[in-house]
Amino acid sequence: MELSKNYIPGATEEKWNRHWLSKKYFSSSPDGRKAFTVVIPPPNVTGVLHMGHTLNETVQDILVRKARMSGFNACWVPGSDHASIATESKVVAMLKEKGIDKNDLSREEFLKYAFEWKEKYGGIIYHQIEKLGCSVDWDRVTFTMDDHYYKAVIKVFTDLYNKGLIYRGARMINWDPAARTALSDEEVEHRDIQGKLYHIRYDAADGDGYIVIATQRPETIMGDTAVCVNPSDTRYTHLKGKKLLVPLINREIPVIYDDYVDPAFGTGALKVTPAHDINDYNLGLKHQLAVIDTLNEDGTMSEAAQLYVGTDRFKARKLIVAELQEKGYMLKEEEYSTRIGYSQRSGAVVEPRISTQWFVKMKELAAPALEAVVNGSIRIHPGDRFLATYKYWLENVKDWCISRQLWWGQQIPAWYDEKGNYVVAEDESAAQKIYEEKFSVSSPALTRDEDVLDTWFSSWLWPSEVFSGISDPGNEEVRYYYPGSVLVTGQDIIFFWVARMVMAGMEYEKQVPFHDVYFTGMVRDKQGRKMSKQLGNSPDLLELIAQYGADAVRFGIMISSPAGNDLLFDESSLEQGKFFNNKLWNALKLVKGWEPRISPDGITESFPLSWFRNRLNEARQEVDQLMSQFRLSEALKTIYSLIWDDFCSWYLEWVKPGFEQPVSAEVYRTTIGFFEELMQLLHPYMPFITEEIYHLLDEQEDDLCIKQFAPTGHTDGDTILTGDTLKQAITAIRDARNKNQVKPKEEVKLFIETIDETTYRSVETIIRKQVNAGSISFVNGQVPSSIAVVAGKDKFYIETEKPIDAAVHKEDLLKELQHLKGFLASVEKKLGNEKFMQNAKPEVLTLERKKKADAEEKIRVIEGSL
RNA sequence: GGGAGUUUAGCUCAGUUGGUUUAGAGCAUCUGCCUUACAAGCAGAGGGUCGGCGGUUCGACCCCGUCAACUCCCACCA
Repeated sequence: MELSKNYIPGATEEKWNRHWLSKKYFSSSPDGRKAFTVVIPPPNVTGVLHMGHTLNETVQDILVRKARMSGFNACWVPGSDHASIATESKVVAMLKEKGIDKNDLSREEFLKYAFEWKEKYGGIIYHQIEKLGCSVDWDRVTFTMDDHYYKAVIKVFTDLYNKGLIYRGARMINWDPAARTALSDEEVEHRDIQGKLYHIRYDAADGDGYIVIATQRPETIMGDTAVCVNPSDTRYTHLKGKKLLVPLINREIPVIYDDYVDPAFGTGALKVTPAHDINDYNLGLKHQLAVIDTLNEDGTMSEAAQLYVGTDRFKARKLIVAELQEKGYMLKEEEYSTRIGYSQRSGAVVEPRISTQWFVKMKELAAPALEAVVNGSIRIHPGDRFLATYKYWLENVKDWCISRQLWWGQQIPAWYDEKGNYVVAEDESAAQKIYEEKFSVSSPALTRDEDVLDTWFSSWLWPSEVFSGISDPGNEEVRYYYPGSVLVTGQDIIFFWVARMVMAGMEYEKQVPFHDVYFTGMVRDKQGRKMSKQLGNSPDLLELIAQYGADAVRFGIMISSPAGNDLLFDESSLEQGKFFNNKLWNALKLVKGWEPRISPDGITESFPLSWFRNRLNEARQEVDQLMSQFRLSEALKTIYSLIWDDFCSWYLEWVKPGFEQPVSAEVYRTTIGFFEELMQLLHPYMPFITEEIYHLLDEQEDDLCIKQFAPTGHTDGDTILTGDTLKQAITAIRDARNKNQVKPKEEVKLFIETIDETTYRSVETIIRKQVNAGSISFVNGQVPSSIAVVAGKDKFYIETEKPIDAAVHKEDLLKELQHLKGFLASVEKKLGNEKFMQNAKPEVLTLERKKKADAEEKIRVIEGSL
C-alpha cells in the first residue's frame, strides 16, 4: 500500500480509539491476574481539562498502559466530581444571565437546572479524556453524586456521627459572603495585601483620658466589646477599672488586661471584636465578653452595627474612616502590609464568623493516616519532598467544617424538631424511629437539615467507592481492586484530598488507598504564571490535539516534566513531538520500501544486527528501571534517542541497501522485529502512532496496546561481553564515518603496569580519558603535548615528552601525582580491588631515555590489542 | 514569622550514589545540502565563570556553609 508523505494523526487517532473501544480492551473485571488500579482524580464536572489535567491524565495513561502490557489486569476508573460550591456558583451565574434568581427557586427546581448543567458540561471532560487517548474503563464512570455514592456519603456521615467523630456546634468559621456559605480552612487562600493601619482614639467614659488603638478594620468598631492592653504596660495603668466609649456610637466597653497583647505592636492597645476575629473571639471567651455581630451573611452591615446598616463592609469602611476623621477620632493612618483570606471559589474576602456548623474531629482519623506514610505503606514521589508538608498538616490538623449552605451536593442527613433537637440517620424513616426512641414522642414533625456536605466529604471516599466499597462493603470488586496502585495528582490538593483519602481508607477499608503517590507539578505559561481561565493563558486541549495530534501533545508535555517540578508549558515541545511522529513515519516508509526487494542475493551483515539487538535490550532495561522509579520523562528521552539516533541514524543507515539493491530476508525480518519492539516500548507514551505503525509493519492479529512485552532476549553474560566489544567497535566506526569532522587530537601516550588484566584495562581506559580531558595536566604553562604515565606496583610516574625541570616544577608534579593517586584509588575501589594504590607514594623522578623507549614499546602493544 | 523548592546555552529543561560529560537535549541562530525514508530532514558551527562567595577533597554542576533572586506551602499579632 502507498503510505502518505507525512503522518496524519487525526484520522488515525479516531480509527484506533474506535477500535480499542469496540474491543473493550480497557474494560477490566476481576480475574486471576494481579490488579493494577488507578482512580482518576475526578475533574470538576463543570470544567474543561486544562494543561494540568492533561499532564496528570497522560502520566496515568502511561503507567496504566505500561502495566497492562506488563501483564497486569489494569483498571483505570474515570469519573467526575460534583464540585459543590464551584458548580453551584456557575449554575447561579448561568441562571442570573437568564434572569433567574436562585432565591426564587425551590431546591428541587434549582437541582433540576444543576443536573441539566452537569449533563451538558460533564460530557466535555470525558470527550477530552478520550481524545487524549486515555485508556480508561468507560464502563466504570463514576460521578460523586451517583446513587450508590450518595448512599456511601450518608453512611459515612452517620457512622462518624455515631462514633462521635462528627459534631454540630457554633464555632468561628470562614464565611464566604459572596457564596453565603461556610468554608473549610483549606478553601481559604491567603494573599499579601497592602492595607492600612488606623489609629483610633477611644475616650474614657468619664471624660478623663483615652486609649489609642490600632486596627485594620475600622468598620468593625461597632462590634467592639472591650479594649485590651498588656497588664505590664504602664502607659495604661491609670485607666484601670475605667470604661471607654466606642467612637461614633458611644457604647461603653471595659478595658481588659491580657498578656496576649504585644505592647510593642501598634499602640499596645487592641480593640476586641469577638464576632469578627478569631483571636478576639478567643479573648472574648476568656474574659466573658459579649459578642456583637455587626455583619449580615452577605457582608453588609447588620442592624447590630447601628451605623450604615445594609451597606457593604468595604464601602462602610470608607464611610466610617471619613466620619472618624471628621470627628477627630482618627489620629493616624499608616501603610501596612498584611495577609487577607480569600474564598478559593468566589474570590470574596472571607469573614471570620461565628456560626453553627457540622465538623469532623480530625485528630483520631489523622493518626493512622500519618502512620501509613511514615512507615512507608505509602510512598510519595518525588522523594520525600512532600512528606514534611503532609506530616505537618496531619500533626496540626484542625477540625474540618463540612457543612455548606448550598444545594448542590449531598444533603446532610440530620433531622430537627421545631425546638432544634435533632437526630442523625441514613433516611427520614430511620430518623423518625431514632427520634421517637430518644425523645419518647410519636410521629414527630421533623425537617431535614438544609445544608449540603463539603464536596471533599465525598471525594475522600473515591478510591473505595468507585468500586462501591462503602455502599456495599467487602464486595468482590473492592476486594480485588482496592487498594489502588498509584495515585497521580497535583500537589495543590495534598490536604484537600490526598491526606483525607488516606484517612477514609484507613477508617473504612483498614488499608491505605494506594501504594504510591505521584505528584505532578503545576503547569505554568511561558511567563511563569499559573495557567488559569481568568488569565486566559491555558490553551484549549482539543485545539492542541487538532494542531499537533494527541501523541505529540502527550510527548510534548512529558518530555520535560520531572515529577513534582513545575512545568513551563512551551508549545515548541509539542512541535518536537510532531517531528518525532514524522520521523517514525519515515522510518516506516523506508523499511516498508524494502519489502518488494527481498531476495536471497541480499547481504546479511550480522554485526549491526547484533549490535542493535544489544542496544535495544540495554535500553529496555534502562526504560524499565526509570519507569519503575516514576522517572517518566527520562524514560521517554531514552526511547526517543534510541529510536532517532541508534535506530534511524545508525542501524537503518547501516543495513539500508543501496539503490534498488536486494535486501536479505533475515535483515528485513530482524528489522521489522526491532521496529515492532520499539513501537511497543514507545506505546505507553504515544499510543496511536505506535499502534498504527505496528500494524502497517506486518499483518498483525493482536493489537499492540494489549500485547505483552516479550522477555528481553540475550541477557546471558557472554552476550553482554560481546555487546561491550560491539559497542566499542560501533563507536569506532561512527568516529570513522564522521572522520571528516575528527580533529587531530593531541597525541597522548600512557602506560600502566598493574596486577591483573581487568584492573589494568579499566584503569587504562579511564586514565586515557582523564588525560585527554585535561584532568591530568600540568600547570604553569608546562602542559605537555605528550605525557607518559608509568605505574608500577608501588610507584607510578608521569613523564613528559619535553623535559621538565623537576627541581622547578617538583611541587606541581607532586600535586599531579597526588591527584592521579586519588583518582586511581577511586577506580580501584569501584573495581573492588584496593590493593594497589593504598601504599603508593608519589615521587618525582627523572626517567632515563632508555626507560622511556621501553614504555613506548609497551604502549604499541596495548594499542595493537584494542 | 516558619518550611520547602528552583537558579545549568537566547528559550524550555536533563545531568541519582563527587572522577568514562574538556557540561548534554530540543527549540531558536548561523553555514552547507531538495543525497534515491525523512527540508517536520541531513551534515556542521557558534553560544555556558553550571546564581555569587567560601569550605571539604587528589578532584565539585554534584557534598557542606553562607548570601542573593524567583516560586510555593504553612501560621490567629491587631
